[in-house]
This record gives sequence, structure tokens and C-alpha cells, in this order.
Amino acid sequence: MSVLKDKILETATDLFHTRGINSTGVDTIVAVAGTTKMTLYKYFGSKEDLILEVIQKSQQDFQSWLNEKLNASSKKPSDKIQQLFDYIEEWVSSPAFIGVGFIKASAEFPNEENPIHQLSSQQSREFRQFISKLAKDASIKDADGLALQLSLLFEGSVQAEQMKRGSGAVKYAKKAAKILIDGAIKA
Amino acid sequence: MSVLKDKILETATDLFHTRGINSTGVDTIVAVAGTTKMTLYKYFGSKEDLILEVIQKSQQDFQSWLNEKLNASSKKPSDKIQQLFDYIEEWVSSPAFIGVGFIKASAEFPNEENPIHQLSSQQSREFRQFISKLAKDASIKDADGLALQLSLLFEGSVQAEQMKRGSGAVKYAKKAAKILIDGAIKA
DNA sequence: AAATAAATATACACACCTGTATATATTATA
DNA sequence: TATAATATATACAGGTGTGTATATTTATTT
Repeated sequence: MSVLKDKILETATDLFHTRGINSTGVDTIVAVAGTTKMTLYKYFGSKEDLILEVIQKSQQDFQSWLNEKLNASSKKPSDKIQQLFDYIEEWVSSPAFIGVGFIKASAEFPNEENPIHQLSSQQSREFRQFISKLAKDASIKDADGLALQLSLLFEGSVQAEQMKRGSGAVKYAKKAAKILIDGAIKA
Repeated sequence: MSVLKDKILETATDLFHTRGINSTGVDTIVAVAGTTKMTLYKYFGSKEDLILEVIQKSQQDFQSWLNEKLNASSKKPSDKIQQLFDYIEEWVSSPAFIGVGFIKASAEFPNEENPIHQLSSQQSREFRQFISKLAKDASIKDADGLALQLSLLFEGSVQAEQMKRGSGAVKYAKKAAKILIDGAIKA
């Protein structure tokens, strides 16, 4: 991947989160990235394409990071799901955290026919399936149900953190997750 | 309140939710409301003022509805908090549900200095305090902690419902809420 | 050094946005 | 009926948005 394309993606990701997607023009993006519109439109067919790539890459990066953390920490499936929110907390609390792409995008593009909304919806679904797999591996009966509940805590936490940085909401989400997981294991 | 001002508020509320706030121009609002820009700017100083009033009124309406429901159903404080998510489910599942103003607004206006963001943040806080009061009345020890957790489930549910209408996420939020409330009562 | 590719600079077409100015029509009140 | 208040119609100023056309400069390769 070209270094310039990468720089544009990175800049757009940052601006979309700090100023909003619709409020960020391509002129601003290229100015901050230190390049020109011609270059941007060489790598991305349209602003919509750029948005789609930003959302995709953000989620990919997070998923990769999370996977590595979980695999490095333990081999036991029951440990993994218990540690899920430890890493979510680490990630959300880090200074580099700027939000979750698919959550913001679905708010700015509420129409379900919109490609950006559809990609957001798909990624939310995939993340829930990821949690569900963790639960299944840990021999939890209603894995899908628990996964949905944990994803609600996750999305709620991110929302809260976006509303007010340093809210500490994730700490309580973690406690709630532990209670729900313990309950689901016993069932 | 003038009937026209009311009509504009109602139309704007609907369009903001179905198309997004930034994506909805005042021209569209007055066209759908069946009036003109001159009238809109007579009742609202600016588009920002209109947005603020829309968010304020939406939350007020919801809070009033919820309060009535809770007061009508039972006098026992411990019942009230247990029934909270019954009514949230009823509200979110109703065909008239279009989303929560302060959640969408905070996504479209991420800058914490922005008046719209600040109002959103304030309303999120007020709703959490409302839940906390329910918990305190029910003699729950860590009322603030539980209120935060329940608000995460609430915001997560709304987010999920926005992502995909009819997701049924609230049903699982309700189950999770019951577990968390029961746990908090025992503690 | 010559030829090819990549990036820049600049200008512009066209659409849409918010907000206002001005003149006209409609409705309510006295 | 005359006066005042309310709403409409229309046009426009000034800004910003996406996307493209054209020409020039820089960097890479042969």
C-alpha cells in the first residue's frame, strides 16, 4: 500500500472521529494529510469509498489487536471470555482511542439502504459473532444471548465514552459483564 | 405554542432521525412541513436552535411518558425499577420509535465544546440520574453503579435497534437488567 | 541523460447549504 | 371595513461541498 494512501486513510480516520464524517470535507482531509485532492481521488473513487475503507480498516485493526491479546494471555476458552472486557477497557481507556467507526457511521447514515450503514451493520454483527464464538468455546449454553448482552455493554460503553471522555463507564461495564458471564456459565 | 412551530419541530424530529441531522437541510424541513423558510426563522433563531429544541423536546416527551407509566403501574419503589425495562422495551419496540435524540446528536457533533454535544451529554446524565433515583428509592446500595450499568444497556439497545430495526436486542437487555438489579438488591 | 510514472498546483463546474431582503397575500382584530 | 399581525413567494448573497480538467513539477527507472 502506498504511503500516501495510508496517510490519507489515517488522517481521515482521525478527522471523522473528532469532527464527524459529514462535517469533514475532502479539502480538509488532504490539507491535514499534506497532499492534494487529485491524489486522494486517485486512491479512492469517491468520498463514500474513502469512508467505507476507513470503517473497514478501523474495525480490522481493533479485531486484530483484540485477537492477539486474547491469544497471548491464555489458552483456556473460559479465561478468554472472562478477559474480554479487560482488553476492551484497556483499549477504550487508552489515549489513542477515538471511538468505534461503525457506531458513529450508523448514526450519521441512518438509512438502511445506504452502503455505509450496511457495512456498519455488518461489522456490528460480526463483532457479536466473535463474542458468541468465545462463549461457545467456553461451553456456554445460550452463547448468542450472552454475546448480544455483552455487545450491548460494549456499544453502550463506547457511546458513554464518546459522550464524555474519561467517564469510567467501561469499569462498570466490566463488572456487569462478569455477573452476566458467571450467570450464563452456571445455567 | 403556535401550530406551525409545532409542525416544524415535529417534522424536523422525524427527518433528523430518518436522514441524519447534518444531512437534513432547512429547505427540506420547511418543504415537508408545508411552510417556508421565513416562518422557520421566525420561530427558531438558527438551525442550531432548532436542533437544540428538537433534542430537548424529544427527551422531555420520553421522560414524561416513562414517568406516567411507572407511576401508574405501582407505588412500590422496588417494583418500579424492575419494570423500567418493560416500558423501555414497549417504547423501543413501538412502530413510532425512531431513535434517541441525544445519542444521535452526540455522534454527529463529537466536539465537546459544541452546544449540541453539551446538551446531549447533559440529557444522558439526567437520564442516568433518573435511574439512580429509582434505585435509591428501592434501597439499592450502589445505586449510581447500577444506574450506569442499566444506562449502558439502554444506550446499547437503542444503538442496536438503530443498526437494524427489529433486532430484538431490548429483550436481552431486559433479561440482563433483571440479573443486574437482582444482584444489586442482594448486595 | 532520457523516458516514464507519480504527485502537485490551480482553477473551475455545479450543487447545496444557511440565512436574509423584499414584496405580496392571507388571516385575525378593532 | 380598516388596521395590524401572520404567513407566503421568490430571489439572492456568501459560503462550502464533491469531483474534474489542465498544466507543471518532482521522482523513478531504463
